[in-house]
Amino acid sequence: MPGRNNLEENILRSLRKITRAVDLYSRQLSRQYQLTGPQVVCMRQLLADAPMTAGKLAHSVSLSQATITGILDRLEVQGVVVRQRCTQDRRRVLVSLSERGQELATKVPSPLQERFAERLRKLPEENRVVIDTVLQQVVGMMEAKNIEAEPILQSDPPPVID
Amino acid sequence: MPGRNNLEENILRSLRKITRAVDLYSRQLSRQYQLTGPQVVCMRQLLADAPMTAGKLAHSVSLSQATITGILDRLEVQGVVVRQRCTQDRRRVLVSLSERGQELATKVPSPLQERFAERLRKLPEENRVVIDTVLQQVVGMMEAKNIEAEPILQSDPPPVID
DNA sequence: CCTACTTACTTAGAATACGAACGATTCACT
DNA sequence: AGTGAATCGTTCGTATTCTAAGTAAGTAGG
Repeated sequence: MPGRNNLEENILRSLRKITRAVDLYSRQLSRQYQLTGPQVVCMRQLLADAPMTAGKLAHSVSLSQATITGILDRLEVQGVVVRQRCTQDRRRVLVSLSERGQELATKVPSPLQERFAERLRKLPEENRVVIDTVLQQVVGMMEAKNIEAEPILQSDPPPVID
Repeated sequence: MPGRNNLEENILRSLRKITRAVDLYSRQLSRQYQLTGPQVVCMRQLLADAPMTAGKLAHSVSLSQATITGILDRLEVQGVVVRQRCTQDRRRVLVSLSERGQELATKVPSPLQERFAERLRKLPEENRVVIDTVLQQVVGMMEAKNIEAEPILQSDPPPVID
């Protein structure tokens, strides 16, 4: 009886453990650098591409706009980021790193645990690629539209020009 | 220059997306059943093995005790679980499902999105096993002790009487 | 028996995270 | 130009999650 959907249970369990591990490391980061994981992720994104609107930042790090607002609030208090209303379109808020923020962003360690990253690097290339691929596959299977009518739309071929 | 640790970035990104997908589904569950993902996970655990102490429950679902307290509070309000102090050891709190809780636990869908589970089932066995294996590998690499001295302790065999 | 340690759970405080609702803007269409 | 719709960010309320500190209860040594 136990052993039927064990696979699903296992996966759920693994996902939970991964989430937890990421969270625990975020807290450790926070203790050491006054910066949490999500905050660092945002900083890195801004380091790569700034200035950026709050919404675009949210999208690029897979967080909701509402969440980004809070993170930016805290980063702003620390003098890490600067918010500036766009003059052309005053609805937009352009976010960029302060000087201090840029410096910090290059110093702070990855939001992925150093130990994990290290182990990852030690794995044979082939193995690493498998991990990457599988995770993306899982993401793909999970993210698929939350739309109910799935089989109905079957005859709808991609009108995409993509 | 960009393209070196792309793998790490990809993985981080995938993990974030997975976390988000799980969270989003939890909210959907919450809307439909007044039960969130973690709440359902706890209920299922209790369905499989009850009564159980709060601490053991926390451990078995990879959550801290403090977190379990909050989840149990809300489940208790809904009349889904029952808390009972252990008579032998009054520090312990035994948790079990109410009648209503048992019924609900069998009805409520998996905390993993139905769509995802479905897709998973449709994959060839081999592929599913790979996913399970890779996730467990990732967990293994992440969970490894947060202790700094890793190589040093190598020759230290368990002096544990555990 | 009393003190010190340990264990089990709860409480407090902070950050993340979401949806929903809101205000300010801008856009589209008349 | 003017009105209704769409967009952008923030605010609000709720839940999850952790650590640290607190409380209650059991255990062990003197």
